[in-house]
Amino acid sequence: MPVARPETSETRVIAHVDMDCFYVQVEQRKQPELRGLPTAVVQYNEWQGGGLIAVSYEARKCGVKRSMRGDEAKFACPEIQLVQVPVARGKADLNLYRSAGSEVVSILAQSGKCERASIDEVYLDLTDAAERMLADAPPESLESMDEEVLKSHILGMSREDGDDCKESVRDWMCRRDADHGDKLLSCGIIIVAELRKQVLKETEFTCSAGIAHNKMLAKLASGMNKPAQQTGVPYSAVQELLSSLPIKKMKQLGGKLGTSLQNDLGVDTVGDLLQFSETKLQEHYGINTGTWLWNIARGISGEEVQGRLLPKSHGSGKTFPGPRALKSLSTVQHWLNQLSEELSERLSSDLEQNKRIASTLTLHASAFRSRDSDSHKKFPSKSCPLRYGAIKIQEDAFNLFQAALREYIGPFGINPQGNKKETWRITGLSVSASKIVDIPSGTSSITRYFQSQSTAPSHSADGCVQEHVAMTPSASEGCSEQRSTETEVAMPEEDTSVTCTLPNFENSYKDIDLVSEKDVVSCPSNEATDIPTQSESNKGTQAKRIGQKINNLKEKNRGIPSIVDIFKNYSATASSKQETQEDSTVSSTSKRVNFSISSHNSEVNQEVEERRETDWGYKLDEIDQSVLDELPVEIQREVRSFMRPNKRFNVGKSKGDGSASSIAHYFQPLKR
DNA sequence: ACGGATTATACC
DNA sequence: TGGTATAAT
Repeated sequence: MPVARPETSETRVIAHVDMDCFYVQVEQRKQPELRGLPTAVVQYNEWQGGGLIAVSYEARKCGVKRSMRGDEAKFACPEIQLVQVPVARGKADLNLYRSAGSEVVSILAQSGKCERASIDEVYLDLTDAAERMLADAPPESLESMDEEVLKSHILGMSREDGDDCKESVRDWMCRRDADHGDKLLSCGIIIVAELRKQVLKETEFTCSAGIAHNKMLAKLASGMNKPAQQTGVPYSAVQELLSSLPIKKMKQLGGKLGTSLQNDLGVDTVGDLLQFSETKLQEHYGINTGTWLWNIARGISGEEVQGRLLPKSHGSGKTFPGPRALKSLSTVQHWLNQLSEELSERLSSDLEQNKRIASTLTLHASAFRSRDSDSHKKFPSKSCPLRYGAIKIQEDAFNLFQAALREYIGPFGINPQGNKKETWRITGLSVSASKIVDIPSGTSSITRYFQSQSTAPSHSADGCVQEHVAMTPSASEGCSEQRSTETEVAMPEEDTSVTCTLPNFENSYKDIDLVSEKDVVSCPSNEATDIPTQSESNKGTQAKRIGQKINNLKEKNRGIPSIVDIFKNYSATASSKQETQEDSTVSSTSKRVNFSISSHNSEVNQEVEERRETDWGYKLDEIDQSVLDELPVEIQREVRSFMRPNKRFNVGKSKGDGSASSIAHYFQPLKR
């Protein structure tokens, strides 16, 4: 799984910044009276007091652990404060933590290349900033050194304990005979201390950090002294550090691969890996993983910090464990509607805040079958082009689910006699949006277009009339066909149309019978958590509609792409990516840390831009005319205006292969 | 089939 | 490509 990356010749300074029990801190900022108290954040769950997803350090002292239940936590630490994760649409809502994470990123991103590694972690490439500091104001030239810097831990440094450790830190950092790597590292340590102070000041969050020469070591170090501390890793300390490090502690080795190393090769520490030749490791784990292992044993990892501040996908999911497993199509639909709504909302935010659009919708589910023999078959994932608008996402998600369900159940359908109960149970559902690309910021009409697609649900709920749009001809047909039945069922709220349409992706409508009538129309009463989504009258109508041949969703989903597809063909990168790096999610109100950091800001960003240009490789001239014709005229003109000159773009003197090189140029204002 | 919701990435 | 598997938090 891991892939080998040769270490770059140049010495880098990489930091990994990790927020301390992040969700707890977010809640404590909201309720300051919780500060200093043993606190944990629990996920909404009646069962056993909920599951802990974050635990404060005070609570950890009492022996409270993540992956305890709320009840256990109270037992271990009676005075613990349990805060519930917000709930929206019947599921955990993490938006509060997402935006808190963005606050942090926007501060950390100022110092150099920054990668959002998770909601509460970032990697920074501080090489340039450190290099600049070393040239302009090296540590030994500083008259005073910040307290936060002096509190740093530096691996391999004599005995850090007692009070003179601050002195030794200063000495180490200012020592004249240090090699270039150590000097750069010292600068990194100073920069990170400053950044962490700034994060604390502007967000009230503490974090821990590791500073090293690559991501792997930085990550390792950030976890070594928590909370609210930082750790530096000089080259000279690497061997000793790794020699005794349990193999499973290493990133990527916490799972099966690590287990295999232990069991099959008798490797217990990273140091143990050194005994094996590169070819030996390759024999066992393949060329890529083999070399990767050989490298990490030596502290070598050339993995670059991706200049990415925003997530590459959005997902919304929920599990339905044990007895809560969903057994009817209508409850599945209910939950898919909830999940789709949340996803749609987040896509809208992403569009307006970041000017990005997603182009693929994917449905994942997990299931089991009790009655049948092979009760453990994987429920397949399905995806289709993503159409903006909550209703559309709901429809598409449900259709994807049904397609997957048929596959899951098997080509033999189930119960030809219709006597057996359905055997499937859904234990998890999730919808996600991926292939997210930037749209040019100058084209406001496009933004407006998508916003109109995603808002005003009641307005667009009356199905077919929905705007001019990216609807394919075949889809429109299907729509009008539905229309007659649809209007009579029209319910005020959600779930009007899609409920019982069983689009047949395979064009064989025998498949429709796969699901018994009972399952479609009713919510069994023994399913406590099942929420009735339809009225009685609705159910009757549904039943009648079962077996009807309805629209052909296969065409709808697979046929001519929606407007989003236009953008998958354009190089996402260049100009708009640059923006992402700079103003991304949050207002960049924060000031720069110091001159040496900010002075290199633009250069760093430029690097990012150049590198990213090759990330995506879409070709603009592959857009089908028929796709354009589907669009509102306003948009057609706009899109064509920046397509036309592009027919011959591959002649510039830009570097690289130039295939997608300066497409950005064509996305400039171009007013007419 | 209880650690849940999310994200990323490599592989085929 | 889409779908699967693995891993991390």
